[in-house]
Amino acid sequence: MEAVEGNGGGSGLVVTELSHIKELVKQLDVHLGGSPGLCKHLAQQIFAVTEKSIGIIRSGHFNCPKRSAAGAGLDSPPLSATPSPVSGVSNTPFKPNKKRKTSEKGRHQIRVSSAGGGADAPADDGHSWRKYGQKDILGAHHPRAYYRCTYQKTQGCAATKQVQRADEDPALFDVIYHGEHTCLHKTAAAMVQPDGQNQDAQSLLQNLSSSLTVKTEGLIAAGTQGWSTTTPFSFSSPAVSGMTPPEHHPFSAPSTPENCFVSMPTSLEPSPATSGSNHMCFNPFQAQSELQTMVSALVEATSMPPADTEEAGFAYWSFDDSALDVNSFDEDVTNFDISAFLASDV
DNA sequence: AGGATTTGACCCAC
DNA sequence: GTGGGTCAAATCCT
Repeated sequence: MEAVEGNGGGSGLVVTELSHIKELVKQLDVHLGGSPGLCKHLAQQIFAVTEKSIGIIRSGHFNCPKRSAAGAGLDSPPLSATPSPVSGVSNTPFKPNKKRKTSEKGRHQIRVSSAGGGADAPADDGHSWRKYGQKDILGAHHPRAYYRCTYQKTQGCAATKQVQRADEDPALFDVIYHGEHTCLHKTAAAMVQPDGQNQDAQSLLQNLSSSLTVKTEGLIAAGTQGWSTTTPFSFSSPAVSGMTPPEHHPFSAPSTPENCFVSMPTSLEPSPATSGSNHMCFNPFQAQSELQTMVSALVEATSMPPADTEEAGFAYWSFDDSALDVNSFDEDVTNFDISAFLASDV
């Protein structure tokens, strides 16, 4: 999507981003006409939360006072001026200048765990990628791999991504996405869907989920504090969850409704990890993660056999007005673990 | 055999 | 000239 280029526009970018989310959810809501009520309900919830987030930003809460410089982990760039973190180790200011500026737009960077993705690759993100290059990067301990969408030729999908193992923690990968998927390929989750119902919703949700990818480019100036070298921001698309072994994968798919569980930090309220501090701090990364999680849950829900969802009643989600908590009634569940922003320094 | 990956060469922004 | 990104032939895998 059209991320505002440049750094200074951190909040503006988030507003833009969230506005887009809002639009997508609107569409989703329309598409879900004949789908399980839960999906619709969740879509409405996401919509409400998105609006709330935008409201918070606009009301001036969008600024976190300080941050621990530990963020160097994900090459969190200096807050000051320039977007453009690329490779990871530097503490020195990055210039916004990189080769091939053409793809600066629509750039998303996330850190993913290797869990569920094998030792040499991060967890599957739900898209089909074809590796087209690998390069040793100056100053980095690990080479950077270049991927493009498998459907680039057949569908003209221009999405690419770069994957590089984090220097400080080989179990983590920095993934930079360029461009958006325009391909219409079926996700794994969609393919395992028994009756093909909700495929429109699935598609929309995938789009939405993709849109919610944590974007550091341009947000860096405002939100990088959230990153730290130790933040295991584990993420993988639920789109493939149905085919992924559920065990311990951070986003592993709950195979049954009983296993549905999402735990997340709450960006819209004081972080429990920050004792004492009670003032609100909106962390755009965190909010996006939360929204992403919610959408993931929604995608998960739509990929479940209707019978199961009906049986279970699907009362797993509780959305608090003040907190974006999504809870499970089951205590022993697979945990959707997003811990990246727990230590958000408020 | 066809598709995916590897890898050295090339291109291009600085 | 340097280094990141891409190309494309060679190789590997299924």
